[in-house]
Amino acid sequence: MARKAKDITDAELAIMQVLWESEPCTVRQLTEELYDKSGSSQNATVQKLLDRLEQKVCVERDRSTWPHTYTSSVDRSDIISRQLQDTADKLCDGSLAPLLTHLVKGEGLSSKDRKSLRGLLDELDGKRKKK
Amino acid sequence: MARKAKDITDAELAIMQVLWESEPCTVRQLTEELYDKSGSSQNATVQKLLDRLEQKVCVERDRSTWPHTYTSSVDRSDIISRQLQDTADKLCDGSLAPLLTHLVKGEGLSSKDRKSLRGLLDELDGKRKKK
DNA sequence: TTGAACTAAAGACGAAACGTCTTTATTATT
DNA sequence: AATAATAAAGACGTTTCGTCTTTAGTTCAA
Repeated sequence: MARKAKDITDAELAIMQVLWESEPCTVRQLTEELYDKSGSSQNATVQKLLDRLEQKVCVERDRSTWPHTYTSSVDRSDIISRQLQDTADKLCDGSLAPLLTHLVKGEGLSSKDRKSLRGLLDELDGKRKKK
Repeated sequence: MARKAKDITDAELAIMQVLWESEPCTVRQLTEELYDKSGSSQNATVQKLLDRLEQKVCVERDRSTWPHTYTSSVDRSDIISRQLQDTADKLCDGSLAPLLTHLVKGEGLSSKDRKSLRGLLDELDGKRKKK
């Protein structure tokens, strides 16, 4: 059985989280945020993670600045989508609908949640009419 | 950063899929289903995967039969839950609601889907009144 | 214009994950 | 008792992932 083409790892995600909050960032800034101090080894670690994120087209690097600065090229929502699709592929023949009903049936849904969900559905249904 | 405590792997999931369709199964039956023929090495592979699944409490093994037979002790829905919760933990502060709105906003929702979703919500809302 | 300080680039490393396969012991069958 | 099938245990090779060293390149102040 083939090995999985791993998506985004935990350490990589930690970097993305920082970027999503404050872009752009230098390696140093990221290091100081993630570890509490920046030695050269931690810097190298962050750099390596950024390299891999760049290959995965999750961050973009601006080589025109010194030091180089990094910005995210996918947002949290994109990663959520990927993750959900991945789950759907593995467990629901690629269809997202089962995930939805699963979430709705699950207990953790307050009446307020249900209300706002209805609102969303109304919006979708209403789109045709509204314009 | 600590390594992830990997949940369920692809090869392991393949075994679960077979079990979910026809339980209980012997090692041999699983092997013949997953590889097209069962040599002793493939049997051993399946056995090992079953061992690990047993440790993860995903399958149960009946040692009173010969050969031993295996049944799933979690169903597909449980795995979906785990997976969704995992995604929520990583990307939504552990809350499932964002995943829901994400799915609803996503394009892949037919009007029929919306309708059945509404039905589900009605059921949930109606629970109090009905009894 | 050196030299000190910082950053970039490349790669090595160890631990762990995963799927696989061998080997040895155990059980059932004829 | 002998043979065939299964169980049990563990080794192995590859890959992943976070980490760290080492070397080269850049900036800026003296």
